[in-house]
This record gives sequence, C-alpha cells and structure tokens, in this order.
Amino acid sequence: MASVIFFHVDIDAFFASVEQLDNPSLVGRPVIVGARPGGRGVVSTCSYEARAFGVRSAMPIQEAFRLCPGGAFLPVRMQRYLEKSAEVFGVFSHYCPEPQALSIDEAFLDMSGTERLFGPPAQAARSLKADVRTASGLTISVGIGPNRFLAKLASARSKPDGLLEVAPGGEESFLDALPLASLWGAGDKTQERLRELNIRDMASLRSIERETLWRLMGRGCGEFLYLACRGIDPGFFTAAPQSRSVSCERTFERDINDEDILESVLLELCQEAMRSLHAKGQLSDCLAVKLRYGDFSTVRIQEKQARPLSSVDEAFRLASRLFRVKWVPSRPLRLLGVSMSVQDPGAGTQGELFDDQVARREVDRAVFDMEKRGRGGMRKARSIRRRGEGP
DNA sequence: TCTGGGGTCCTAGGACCC
DNA sequence: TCTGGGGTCCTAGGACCC
Repeated sequence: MASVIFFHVDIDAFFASVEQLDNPSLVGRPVIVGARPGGRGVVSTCSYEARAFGVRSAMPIQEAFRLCPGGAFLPVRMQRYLEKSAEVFGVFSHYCPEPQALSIDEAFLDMSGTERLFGPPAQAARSLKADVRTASGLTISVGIGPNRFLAKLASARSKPDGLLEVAPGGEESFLDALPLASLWGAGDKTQERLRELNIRDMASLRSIERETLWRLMGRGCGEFLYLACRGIDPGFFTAAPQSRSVSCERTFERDINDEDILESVLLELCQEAMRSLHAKGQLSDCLAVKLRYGDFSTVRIQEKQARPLSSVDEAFRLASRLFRVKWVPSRPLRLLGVSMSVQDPGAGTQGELFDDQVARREVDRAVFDMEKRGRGGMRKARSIRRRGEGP
C-alpha cells in the first residue's frame, strides 16, 4: 500500500513578493504591505528585508514605521494578489487534483500514491517549486510529512524558498528540535499557560499523561497538545472547508460617538455583507453586531431569525435594533462590525421566503447587479440620504 | 508598540421541553 | 415547598489562524 504523503505549500512573503515582482525597483528593499503609516492598522505582510529590521506581520503599522522608516509602505492590492494566487494554484493542480486551500497563499496537497508520476516526495517538491517559479515568478516553501499537521510545521521551518521532509519515524525527533511556540494551534494564551506550568519544551510536554493535560489545560486544548507533541494530526482541516459566515467591520481613524455617523456606517456594513451573501448565492438567518470601545473592550450581540433575512433594509432594521441594545452613547466606538451566519444547508424549507420578502430581495439583486456593472452610485446615494434623514 | 479584517471552532450558561 | 436528569437550541465571549 502506498504511504500517505502530504505537502504543505506556502508562498514566501506573498503580498510583498508580488509588489517586488510588479515593481523591480523594490527588489532588495524592505517592503511593508498593510495600513497607511500614521493610521490605525497593522502590517499585513512584509519582505524578508523588512523582517531584518524587526518588522512582523500583524504588528501595528506605527511600530513598523518606527523600526524601518526607510521602508516602502504600500497598500494592500487584493485583486492583484488574487490573480497571482490563481496562477500558483493552477500549478498546484497539476500535481494534485484537489489542492486544499488554507488561505490565499497556502495549501495542502495530498500527494499519496503519486510516486510513479512525480518520483519520490522530495523530487516532486523540487519540481513543483521550479514550476511555480516559472509560471508566476514567486518562490514557495514546501513541507512534506505523513500528515497535514507535520507538513505545515515543516514548511514553516524551511522558509524562505525551502524544502523540508519529515519522514515516517522521524516525527518526534523533528518536533523535539522545535520551540513550543511553533506549535500551530497553540497561541499566546496557551503558551503563557504552559510557561506558568513550567512546561518548556516538546519532550516535557510529551511526558505528561493525557488526563493530566486535560485537567491542566481543559479538555479540548489538553487533547490537542497531547496529540500535537507526538506528531499525530489533531484533525485541523480534515473536513472540506465550507463558508459559515460573512462579516464586515470598520475601525475608525478616531473613536466616534456620533449616532448619525454610526448609523450610516451600520447601513453600509449591512449592504456589504448582504452583497457578499448574494454573490455566493447564500442566505442568512442570524445577524450579529460587534462594538469595540476606545479601550479595546469588545461586545457582541446576535439574534437568530425564524426566516432568512431577505433584504438590506431588513438586515439594517435588525442591526440597528441590536446596536441600540449594546451601545453606550457616552463611550466612543473604535470599531463597528456586522456579521451574518450562513444558513445551515440542512435547514430545508426554512430557507423559503414570504412573497413580500422575495420582492425586496429582487430589488437588492437589481442594485447589486447594477453595481457590478460599474454603476455604483446607488449604494452611496442611499447611505447619504439615510444620514441626512437623522435618527 | 497600541493593537486590521476576514474567518473557524470551542465552551459555558441559560431557557425550554419531556 | 421543594424541586431530577437529559437533550437541544441559543447566546456571548474567547482562542486561534492568515
């Protein structure tokens, strides 16, 4: 029987690499893609030249600017990255019929039983890297392992432009060379708890009995750690990913407590979320509003509906009502968000709309179609009118 | 340092029903 | 006047990922 082999492939410093590809004068320079310096926001991706200055993904953009004032600070051009991502995924699909995308720049490839076609795993990986480079001009890192979890850790360990194979039987020795912080799925809070318990490395984590870990870390987290430190896949991404919700949120440049402005933002967020649902042909029967205050404390309120939300107006009425339940007018808001969960496909007839809902949905559809054809004035006009009307 | 925007999954408590 | 046990659904919050 052919052995199970997974590749985890990850494009190196993706957004920054695309910027360098499109503008050769940026090659060799620190490139930082993300929010506008001086504003509220974070680094999305940065080139390896910027990392040498200490800049990292998710770092506040102001701190990145302080560390690397001479860097090229560029806005995110998502459309362009989607194009390049499609090129790279096109190459992946020559090696594996169904690459499993984790995000815009990484995927798992199930390479089990492909040895006759592509040779041993490391040879296949070298050829994949060369093909991606030829097709897109980008470099990738490839991790090879007997399961997805180890393949993911291996590619991270090999970056940039790397290739690392964890062969069956070599799981524990590979893991023992890694810091606990590199365990995918154990973030800051879990790392902090492990430090409190004086668990400092993979081997000492492995020496703890299963039930003890459950007790110390909670059942879910304890079981995850028990499996992960043995190189057993804890089961992330074994199921096909499916869309469960869409969300839209806005962080303001300055904290806001003007009710009219907040209302008009809420309307825009509802429009954007409904447009996403429309584009995917999905319905939502549960809407949530998220509020973040100036001190970063965050509250959420959601309400499930007996029938799916049919129109922007209906979504906005609900969002507005929920917003008022939570909003404290004396506390300015830093962020406002709306999310809508996609209706369970098993919900059956609950997806049906009343006749009047169908009519309102058709109006929205016409507006969204018109926007898609480049006549986007309607969305704005509605928001402005709403703002002018007052509360 | 001062913390985006898009997501997924898990947990715990309360309501409700039998 | 004192009130079980189990199941399901809903809600809010939190951890984590890219």
